[in-house]
Amino acid sequence: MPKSLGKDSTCSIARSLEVLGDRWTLLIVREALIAGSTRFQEFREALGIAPNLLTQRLTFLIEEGLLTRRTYQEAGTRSRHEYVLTEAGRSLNLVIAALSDWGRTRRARPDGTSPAFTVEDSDTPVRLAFVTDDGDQVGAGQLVARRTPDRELVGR
Amino acid sequence: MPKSLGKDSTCSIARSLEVLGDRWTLLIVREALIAGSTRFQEFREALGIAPNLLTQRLTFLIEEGLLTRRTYQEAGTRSRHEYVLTEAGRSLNLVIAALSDWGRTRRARPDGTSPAFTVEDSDTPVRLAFVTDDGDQVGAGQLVARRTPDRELVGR
DNA sequence: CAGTATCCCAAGCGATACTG
DNA sequence: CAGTATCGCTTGGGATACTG
Repeated sequence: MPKSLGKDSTCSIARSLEVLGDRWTLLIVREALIAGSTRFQEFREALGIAPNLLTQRLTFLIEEGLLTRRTYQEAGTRSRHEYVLTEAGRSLNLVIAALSDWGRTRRARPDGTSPAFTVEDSDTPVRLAFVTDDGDQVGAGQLVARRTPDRELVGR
Repeated sequence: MPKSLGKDSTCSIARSLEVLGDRWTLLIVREALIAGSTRFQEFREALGIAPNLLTQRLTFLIEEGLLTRRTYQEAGTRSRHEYVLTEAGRSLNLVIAALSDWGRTRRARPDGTSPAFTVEDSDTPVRLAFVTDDGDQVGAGQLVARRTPDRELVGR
């Protein structure tokens, strides 16, 4: 593991990458978030991931609090597990949206697919943007970023 | 490499991860975007990355069109390289912002630091949000995502 | 300073066989 | 179906020595 990574990093991006920065995790989250998959086999077939790796990644995601495992029982069958995103897991929709936007525009493919986010019940399309507190959108060209202690970012 | 990954994936998220989904790339982009680093040594010291890896990653990022290498010459010194983000590289600020928001809120640390985005020249704070075309912000709770062919997402 | 070249190691992945 | 267990291998990463 890189030295600048690790859970102890003072950088919030590095800490995120510590959890999300391997080749399967975000794809599993994507599958749960966009396709609504909850079952082992659904993940397996959608991703083409080896079963041992899937077990390992699901366990990791549960440990990290992004997924919960629920046991449920359908009448007449034996009990099964389902894997459901927690609030922390669902809140990755910003990351998922950002990644898919980038891939769609910067690595476009004629036959590509991406998640389309809409408002529940109304189908109003929604997209990701930088906004001020007044609700004004800000173009990428006029943005500046500076590293700032998190305690100065309270409530944002 | 996972089978569902690769440049040929029809999933825009998977294609993004193909470029960004290793342990160093996004940290290098972060360093360029937030700290404004451009020199080999700056990246090296800020990240603690081994020089061979840095060379390898920089070369990769140039190949992928996220960075350009410029040669410049200061009076009296020999020529040097600087590594500057392209438009495609800068457009990762959405991804960077999303990752840092997640890490800051879901993996909080008392001594953490994150990029604070502001509007150029005005210092107005800016944050990431889902918005409708009317500019209304949409809370995470009322979002729905569905996988959609990219050609239906033209202009968004 | 700005890299390149080597060497070694460990983690991560893929395939596959197996179990309740 | 829903996993667990094993094995071999490849790749990515760390350390370090070296060069213009």
